[in-house]
Amino acid sequence: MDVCEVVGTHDEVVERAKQNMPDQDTLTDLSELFKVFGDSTRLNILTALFESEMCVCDISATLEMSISAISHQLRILRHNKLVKNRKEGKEVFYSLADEHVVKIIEMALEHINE
Amino acid sequence: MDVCEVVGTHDEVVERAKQNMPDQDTLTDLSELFKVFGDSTRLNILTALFESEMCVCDISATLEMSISAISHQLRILRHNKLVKNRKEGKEVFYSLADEHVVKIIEMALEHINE
DNA sequence: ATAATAGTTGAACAATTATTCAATCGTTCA
DNA sequence: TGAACGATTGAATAATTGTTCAACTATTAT
Repeated sequence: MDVCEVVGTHDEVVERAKQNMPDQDTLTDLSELFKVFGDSTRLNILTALFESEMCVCDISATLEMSISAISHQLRILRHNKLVKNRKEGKEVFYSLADEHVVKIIEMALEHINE
Repeated sequence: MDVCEVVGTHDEVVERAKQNMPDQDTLTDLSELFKVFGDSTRLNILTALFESEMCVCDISATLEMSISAISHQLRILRHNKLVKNRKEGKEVFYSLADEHVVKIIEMALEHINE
């Protein structure tokens, strides 16, 4: 009767979707993570760190933005465990926290360049 | 002199980062894409579609949200080519547009569950 | 034709958020 | 000790955005 036999009645489709979806807490966490990637400044910071660790003022110089603005965004990246930092004298060096960071960005880049 | 020989002077670090980063247009597109994933409702819709295509009212029933709210978000997903749609009588069926959608979400899920 | 159903759309409101500015903290050097 | 530098932080402003509500389109059935 249906075009595709996998699809059932409305109730069945709804029930099946509900049962197989990740729980709400996971989806909330997931959307929070994507939200962090979803800002141009933060993506700039992350891709700048692809090459090597950098101190705040170098990131600031690279993106041509104020140190304050960068620091605010670094705080968000730190709290979401996407970057880690290391203090050396007056300078604080930031670097990527995780291999996943690179992979997620590269995967999305593939989607863009299709 | 430096702790890590890969890292150079400030100017060198900044110059190298600038040269190796993706261009601004790409990063803007990329952040726009992540922004789309960075909303709980849209992620709910996408993961609901993991199972099978669904019409708008079934998505609405699954997420227990108004048809209007769902439709607004589907429009955004459509414009960003994350879902495609198919009209059948009065109903409009939506499905995932791309394998990448699943991969990006699964990659991020890995990051969460570490 | 009329009614009913499925979905889309625009305006409005509320909430979130990125950047700026000023003040502050911690470290180094004179 | 004090000045200078790198960085963090809180408050304020401006801009973006998700949901609701109401109006509207399109398709089907009576």
